[in-house]
Amino acid sequence: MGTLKYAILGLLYQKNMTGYELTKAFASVLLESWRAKHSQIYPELKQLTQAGLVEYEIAISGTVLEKKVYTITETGKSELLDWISTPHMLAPMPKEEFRLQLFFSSVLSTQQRISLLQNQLTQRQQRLADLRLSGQKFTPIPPKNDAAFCDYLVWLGGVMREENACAWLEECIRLCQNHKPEQ
Amino acid sequence: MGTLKYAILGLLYQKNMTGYELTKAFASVLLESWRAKHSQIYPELKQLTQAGLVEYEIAISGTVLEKKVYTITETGKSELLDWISTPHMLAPMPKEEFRLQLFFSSVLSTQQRISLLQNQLTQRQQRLADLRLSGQKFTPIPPKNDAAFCDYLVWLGGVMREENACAWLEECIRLCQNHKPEQ
DNA sequence: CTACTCATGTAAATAGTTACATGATTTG
DNA sequence: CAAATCATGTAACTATTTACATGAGTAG
Repeated sequence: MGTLKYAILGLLYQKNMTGYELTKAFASVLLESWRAKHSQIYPELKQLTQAGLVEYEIAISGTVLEKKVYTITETGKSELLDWISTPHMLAPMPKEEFRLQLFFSSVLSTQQRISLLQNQLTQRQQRLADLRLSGQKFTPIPPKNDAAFCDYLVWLGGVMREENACAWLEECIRLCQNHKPEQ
Repeated sequence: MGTLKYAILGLLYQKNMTGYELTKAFASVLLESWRAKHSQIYPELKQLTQAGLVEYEIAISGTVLEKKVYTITETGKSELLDWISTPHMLAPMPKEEFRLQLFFSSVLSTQQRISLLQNQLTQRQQRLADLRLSGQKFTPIPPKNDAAFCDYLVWLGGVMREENACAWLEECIRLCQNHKPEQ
């Protein structure tokens, strides 16, 4: 797909950054959208530089340590804007280990299945709590001309997704319990 | 993660199958849980055979065409049951190209952003309709001792996820439209 | 006899994770 | 001065996708 490319270009469009800062950005602002480790980011930056979509200049931290501060070029901006304004195909259903496990769980006892569901629910609830905490910065909701408005929409999607996942797990547990014990 | 391995073992636990039939199963019953192409399945079957988790025998279709019908071994069953009964870590947030696009869409006009959201909504609604259609077999809801009960839970999760995705997109569109045009 | 489905593989490329490797700077 | 963080890379491996390659069986 080449999505990593646009994730990096998009971040550099907002602000000049080093590879290290980009890595941090993936782990914070892009947590809801895309992930990448530094071992993927540094080689990608090299390629983007060769392709002329980004440039860098060397800055010095302290007295010796060099860092490369990357800037998006005009060509880079143009490719990015093209990508942002084009509608894309819906991603295929996300792979989920737990759904697979549940799908095969007819070999387990109802008690074991409920225990798996309960474990998953606890993990989801924790994630939801973390997400809600990270969204406190959105009070009040940013106005729609503000750049933070888009951040808010993405954050809202994450919260809604996790709430829905919890609701599904609760419903599964309820069905496992209530749904007449024996014919 | 090695999830593909358990997906295959789980399917073979339910029924002996060829690589071709496994491929079809990924595209139908496992659509909501995991995906794999035949080019990944055939090599994996080779490895599983070498590891002694599955076996096959040759069957003949028509007069010449050979097919390999795979069976899960006792070792395979034991590994599968271990995996099914162990709780696993929640998968990291799913990567979604559209969320990334929306995140960066502050460079677009409100009209352009709404148009992207609308496009995504249409695709989601289509997927939801397809899913609902594929779930007609679950009327009435299978009893919880039935093997189909787990299928139903997974299907329900898919429907709820897509409904929620639609609700989020509708809310985004609403916010883009209503949320005071100018300060 | 043509088109579609059944059937099984390999090759090449891209994407992504984990581990290896190194060294400077800052904070307590 | 020790530990955490800043900073940049490569190597090896695993996972996944797309394309290449072939041929039999079936239904209209």
